[in-house]
Amino acid sequence: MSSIKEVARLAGVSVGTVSNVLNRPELVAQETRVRVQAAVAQLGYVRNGSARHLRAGRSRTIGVVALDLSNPFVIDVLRGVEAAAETADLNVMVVNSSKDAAREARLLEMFEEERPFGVLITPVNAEGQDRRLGRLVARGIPVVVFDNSSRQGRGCAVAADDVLGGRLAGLHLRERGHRHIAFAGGPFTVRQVEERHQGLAGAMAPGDRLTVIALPDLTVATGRTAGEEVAGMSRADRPTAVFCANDLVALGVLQELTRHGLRVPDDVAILGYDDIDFAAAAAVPLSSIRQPREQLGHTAALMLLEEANQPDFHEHRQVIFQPDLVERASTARTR
Amino acid sequence: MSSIKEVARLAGVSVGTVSNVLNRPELVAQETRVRVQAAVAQLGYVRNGSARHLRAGRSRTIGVVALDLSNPFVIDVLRGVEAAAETADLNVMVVNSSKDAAREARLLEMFEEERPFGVLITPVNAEGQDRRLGRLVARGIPVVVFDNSSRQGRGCAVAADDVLGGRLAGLHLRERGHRHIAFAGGPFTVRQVEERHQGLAGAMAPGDRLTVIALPDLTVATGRTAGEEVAGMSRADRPTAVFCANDLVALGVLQELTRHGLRVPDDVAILGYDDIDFAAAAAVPLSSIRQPREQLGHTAALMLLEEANQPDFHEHRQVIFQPDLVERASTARTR
DNA sequence: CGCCCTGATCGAAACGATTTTCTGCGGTTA
DNA sequence: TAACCGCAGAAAATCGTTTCGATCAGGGCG
Repeated sequence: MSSIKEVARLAGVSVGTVSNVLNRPELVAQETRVRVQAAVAQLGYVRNGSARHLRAGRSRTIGVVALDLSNPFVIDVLRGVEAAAETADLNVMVVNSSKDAAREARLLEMFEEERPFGVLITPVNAEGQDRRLGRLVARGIPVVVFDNSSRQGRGCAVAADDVLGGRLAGLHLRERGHRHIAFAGGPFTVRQVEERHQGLAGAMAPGDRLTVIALPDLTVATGRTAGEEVAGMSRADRPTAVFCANDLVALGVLQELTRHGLRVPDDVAILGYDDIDFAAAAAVPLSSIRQPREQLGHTAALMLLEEANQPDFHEHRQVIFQPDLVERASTARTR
Repeated sequence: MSSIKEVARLAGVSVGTVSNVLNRPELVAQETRVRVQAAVAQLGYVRNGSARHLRAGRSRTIGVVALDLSNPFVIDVLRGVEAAAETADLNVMVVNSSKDAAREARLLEMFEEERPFGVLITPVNAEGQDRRLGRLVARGIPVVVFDNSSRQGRGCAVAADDVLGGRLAGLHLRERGHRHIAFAGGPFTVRQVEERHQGLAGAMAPGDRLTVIALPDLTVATGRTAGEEVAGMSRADRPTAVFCANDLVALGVLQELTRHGLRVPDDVAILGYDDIDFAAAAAVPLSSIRQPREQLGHTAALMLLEEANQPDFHEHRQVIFQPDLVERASTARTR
């Protein structure tokens, strides 16, 4: 209701002085300062963000375009972002593209208008980056791509090494004695899926058998179809282990195998990816490849800060994290 | 980079005219309009949101303070909010209080500065509402409380009938023959927990037995402790069904019972609350009390719009949705 | 006693849009 | 021919801050 002008009037000073009390109190004489602070308290004055941002040229909000909020993985990444933002006194505005390119475009347009402090994004498709994101960058808004770096990207990016993750999966399952392994995931145009698959393939030995169960999407529902497919196979054709492109798929597979009376891990072992909390909470706790989720978000935010604070000095870089394996019951040694 | 002034100069008109082209094109002569639009395109001009909002007195963003983003339930509610916002051409800014009152206070202060179009919130504690939220309301910012109405609240609120939900649970379990039922949840200071418990108690008959397993929190982890407690009971003392205050708890219970070799639902039935997607995806698909999640968010957003657009005409009201039961394997008729 | 310096405060000019008021002009109508 | 109307657009006021140069009082110094 009340603006800085009324505070100034009540305290008997100029608006400039009030502003100084708020932003650089050390410049103001003690006596004046307390008088202004009293006026602020009395009027219940609160700064107008829009006016600040207008003057400053950008807001103090980091915009985050998440690919799919219903994947708990993303929530944990956000936690890391929020932590970093908080220490820098920035706000975080989360929006959800829901894997919808048109929606993503609209959201980026919105961010173009809002002039945020910076933008974190997992783009729907790696190519889409260029046009819209390029416009943000041209406006001087720092952009960091997370969890989806096309390796040759020219901007800042944070991701995990998915080939390594796939290899860890393969090595672990082989070590457990599995020689016929299925990979359940898709679409293969998504970098992560392709690379996890590659990693797995690379870890297998001559004579091993690799079955690919291609899925249109990485959800519990498609995971169920994969599980059904496995359950329907003859004993001879059935893989003894299924490596799933993420935990949602793995949960679907687990459910369907259980429903068909197959025991996990005795009949079929299951290995997931992302290590979301629900993986540990499954009836048969899922082994999974863990990515440093919070750290991923935290690092992305820090890189954004760095770029925002030293626009000239800054050099773009790509940070790649190492995943590791979390062993649980779903790939336990049988017998 | 370029402002409305430069567009005006390039098009050879005044800034007011450019603004009219952008906001009320019907006021501008065709010829002028296309000339201005060409200038906009040529310069790649994008409106400055801060300036707009400053003039307008409020932004076009709805602020949402979620209680716990890691509960998938909330994500679905958000989907409903986003849908409503989108049709009204509003943005949604999601922030997460993580059940932390101090954090919530900071976020509300932030919103006080940003002058959002309105605020949707699930408060950490029902009393906390008054102070901070009151200040927002005093500033003319509409506030709708969702999923946590203290019934006697004076503002707008959207919630589901938790007593009814509890009763549905009780009736269903009795109908399945259960005469000794446990309620797992807490803390009982949370309205939802208390009312679900009440509803259950009210549905039971004389001679029935109700065991309360009090939990400090509604998470998978505390659910596991509840499951352990049940598994450790003697056959005679053990309830034949557990009604959990939400699905996260139910998943924890399911996991622990399974681990101890108890069969669900044959030895112990489990009934959850919220019907999150992971409930259906559990190895033993969970029966659950379903709330209309998206609709809940959608309605809350619509009420916000109504209040924002007709501040004088508006009358606060509380909308209560009816939950229903979703039957799955975890409470299936045994034998 | 005049001068300069310093610290505290003021006043005004941005920031970029929207909105309201005003102007000029061509065409109608009496 | 005079009075009037309506339209397109210009010009100016406004939103609430921040910031920067100007001002001013008082103190130390030569």
